[in-house]
Amino acid sequence: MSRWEPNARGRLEQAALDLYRERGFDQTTVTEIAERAGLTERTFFRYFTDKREVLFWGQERLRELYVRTIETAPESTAPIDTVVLALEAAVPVFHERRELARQRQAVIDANPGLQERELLKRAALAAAVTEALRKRGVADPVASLAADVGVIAFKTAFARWVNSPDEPDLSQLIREALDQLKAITRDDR
Amino acid sequence: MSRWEPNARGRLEQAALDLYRERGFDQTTVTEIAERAGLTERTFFRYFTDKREVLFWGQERLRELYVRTIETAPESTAPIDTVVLALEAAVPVFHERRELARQRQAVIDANPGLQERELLKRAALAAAVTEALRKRGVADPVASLAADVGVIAFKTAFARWVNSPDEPDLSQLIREALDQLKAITRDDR
DNA sequence: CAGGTGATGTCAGTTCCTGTTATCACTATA
DNA sequence: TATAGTGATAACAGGAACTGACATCACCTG
Repeated sequence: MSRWEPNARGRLEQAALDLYRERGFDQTTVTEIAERAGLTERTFFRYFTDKREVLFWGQERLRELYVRTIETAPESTAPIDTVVLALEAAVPVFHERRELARQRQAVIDANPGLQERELLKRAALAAAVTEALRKRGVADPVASLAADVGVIAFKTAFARWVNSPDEPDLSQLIREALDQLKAITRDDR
Repeated sequence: MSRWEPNARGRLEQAALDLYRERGFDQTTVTEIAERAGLTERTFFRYFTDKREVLFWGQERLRELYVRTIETAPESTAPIDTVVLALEAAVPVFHERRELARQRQAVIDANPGLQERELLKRAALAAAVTEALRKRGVADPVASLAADVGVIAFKTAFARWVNSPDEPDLSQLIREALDQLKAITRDDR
């Protein structure tokens, strides 16, 4: 038998999510999270830089997927379509864990501090996408604008997807959001 | 002579900005800020909810200006153009204090925690704009998408404006960013 | 089997932030 | 003009988030 139970990080993540849901983020202490995971406060801070980060650790995986998808997209693809390709490549990640996504989002929506962190993570993803586009030779203002537009489309689609009673296709919603966005920016008054 | 020096809030703002610039945000303690302003740590927290907020207090003014401008815009104006009207109405606010904006932005750019707060404030502005559009009868996904597009255009323009050696017109830059954004979302591959 | 390694625990300390109560100049009113 | 507010501030105590330093101890490696 090993000295330590395996998967300390996972246990901490689970304990944190559970507690945040049970009594709210502010009313949960890091010591409590660690205790429930059978660990120490100090150990929590070895795995996560702060109390919020525990809900956002998965974003790293997403970033890699986005960047890889953009790198391998056909050369001729337009910037905005490259971004959409990346967003769609990540859709299964969400479909696989819809319930988890729902719970997590409910916690975030209930706390401004967590919303801040979510926005920062989103911005980091946009920056990674921008950088990946630049490497494909997309010029500078275009690259970041395309990334930002993609983020908006995803955000809009995700907000609808995560709380619908039925289970719509996230890709579909992304495309719809993008179409509406295109309609808005068109000069037809 | 009055018991207290006037403009406690302003003194705290100034002291905070100075110290954040001198030694960085993390290396500055709230007690130090208060001392420099001739006040107490406790008093700092009466004026500002937290250590970051001191840099963002002005946003409230901006929000009001945006909302008012949208409320008084001609009925026939398209959503995206209504948003641009609001953004342009606020341009003088920035032109008036370019140096302050520059210093403030440099501090924010050097600290992730401050970037989080900036993103949250930006999201709050977008939400206010969305709400103002809804009150004009703009349907739901369109209102928030138009607000978000406006925010992106402004962000892009501001980033260029705040650090250019010459003094370009912010309105001009906003329109340019929006034009590029329109080009990106157009279906011409 | 000695010594290194890595995950964890222990402990002490700083800073952010909050609640509570006390001052005290100024103001309104009797 | 005495008195009772009122509002901005100070003083103090305390909780919780985080950090640094060092100890422990199962496991691995030669």
